[in-house]
Amino acid sequence: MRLVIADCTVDYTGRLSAHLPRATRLLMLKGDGSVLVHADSGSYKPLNWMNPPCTLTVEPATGGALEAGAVELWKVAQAKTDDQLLITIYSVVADVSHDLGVDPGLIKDGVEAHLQELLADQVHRVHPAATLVRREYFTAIGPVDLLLVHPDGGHIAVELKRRGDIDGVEQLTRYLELLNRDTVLAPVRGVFAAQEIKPQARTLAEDRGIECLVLDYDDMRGIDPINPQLF
Amino acid sequence: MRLVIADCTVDYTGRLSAHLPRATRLLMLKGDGSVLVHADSGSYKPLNWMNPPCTLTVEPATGGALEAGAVELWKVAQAKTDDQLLITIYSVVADVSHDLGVDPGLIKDGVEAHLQELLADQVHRVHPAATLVRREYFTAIGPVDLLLVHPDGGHIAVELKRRGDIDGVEQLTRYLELLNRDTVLAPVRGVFAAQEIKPQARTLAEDRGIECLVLDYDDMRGIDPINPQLF
DNA sequence: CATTGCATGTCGTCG
DNA sequence: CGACGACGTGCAATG
Repeated sequence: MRLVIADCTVDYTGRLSAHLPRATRLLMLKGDGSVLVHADSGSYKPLNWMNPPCTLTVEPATGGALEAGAVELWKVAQAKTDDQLLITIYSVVADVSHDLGVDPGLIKDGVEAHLQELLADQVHRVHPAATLVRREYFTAIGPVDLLLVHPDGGHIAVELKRRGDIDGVEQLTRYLELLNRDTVLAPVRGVFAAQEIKPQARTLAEDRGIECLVLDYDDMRGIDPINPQLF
Repeated sequence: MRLVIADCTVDYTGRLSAHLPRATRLLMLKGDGSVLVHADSGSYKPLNWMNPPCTLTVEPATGGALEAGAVELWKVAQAKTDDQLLITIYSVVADVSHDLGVDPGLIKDGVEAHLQELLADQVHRVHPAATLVRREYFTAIGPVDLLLVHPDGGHIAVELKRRGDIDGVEQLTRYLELLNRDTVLAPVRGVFAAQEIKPQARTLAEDRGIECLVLDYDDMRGIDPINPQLF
């Protein structure tokens, strides 16, 4: 990895056009060819960047840039698209390289998958007498998070979100439309379950006869998933 | 901005739990307190990070980490939430600081806003004899990108996207449902316009009687928006 | 301050 | 390789 602190301007052309006026910034050049332009504030997204695969070529400054005091022009070109990043270097404050080796990678734990796992073990939260058919019940238009048998006949399709937004309701609606054409499964009721359900999403869901279920993550973790009947 | 290259492990707890095994990485500490952990590959997203506002406290290593050779423990805590980033430092390869000053900021050009502007000047692409009512026509559930008068009576609602996805069709469908309840506007036809329309989105749109319109950005820029009739 | 919709979204997964 | 859904989504505009 090469880290360059330089006084520069940056121009991106590709899916949009963007320009960065002259200022001192960090240019991060990764081993896979990608380039990141970072300022001293803002969150993890760089001001400008180029994703791999891409190639960097360095040329001496010419024309107006040269007259304005530029020394080099860095061209970063995307290998697949015609996206381009042009970095005009006026002065280099620092330029260091380090060999970092290959990163062993990130280990993640406990997102929607965990919530789904918990709810699959606690389907009584959806309906006291419901039973699980399976998680990730696959349909032609995507997997339904949970499919349950309704004690009164038919089934229940559960769409699970961390944040219950309007998009999730649309998604569940499409699933229900499809599932209800299946005479073996029909009638299929919908349950929209999330840690938090936005008012607009709730309104839309209830308007379509979809039940909303707010889940308390801490509460769900607290209950013994092996012996829920003890509580 | 402070740049540290260090042999370290990283643990994040917050909306999820994540762990990075021991390896050499770049730790970027920005002036606003945010911290980014980067490897030598992957795109602009760091392996781990903490958004501002947050605070960094440094402690000497203790316990098992100390026995394993660690020297310092960096605690990065979010000011608002209880998200936390723990960085265990085993050895520091490099540690440099630079004053970058405040960045003048990014100038963007040519996103959906520009496309909307162009199409507003070239409504004949939607229908040869349509006329513009207004851009960003506001409704109770959000703004319609373009509202046009249809020469045969009624109106046309245009939903504009760079990439035409299924979500955009759902959005337009909701608008149409609402607009068609307005007797002054009805009947309101829908046009789904994008630089690229995904097959599934096209199928769904046409199934609902919504016309699809693929836009050529270069072509639209090429036409003189003041005198379109000359071409 | 909450909500909404865009993003050069990025990233995984599965067909 | 394309399509689709999740993301510690982030982020700005807006009521």
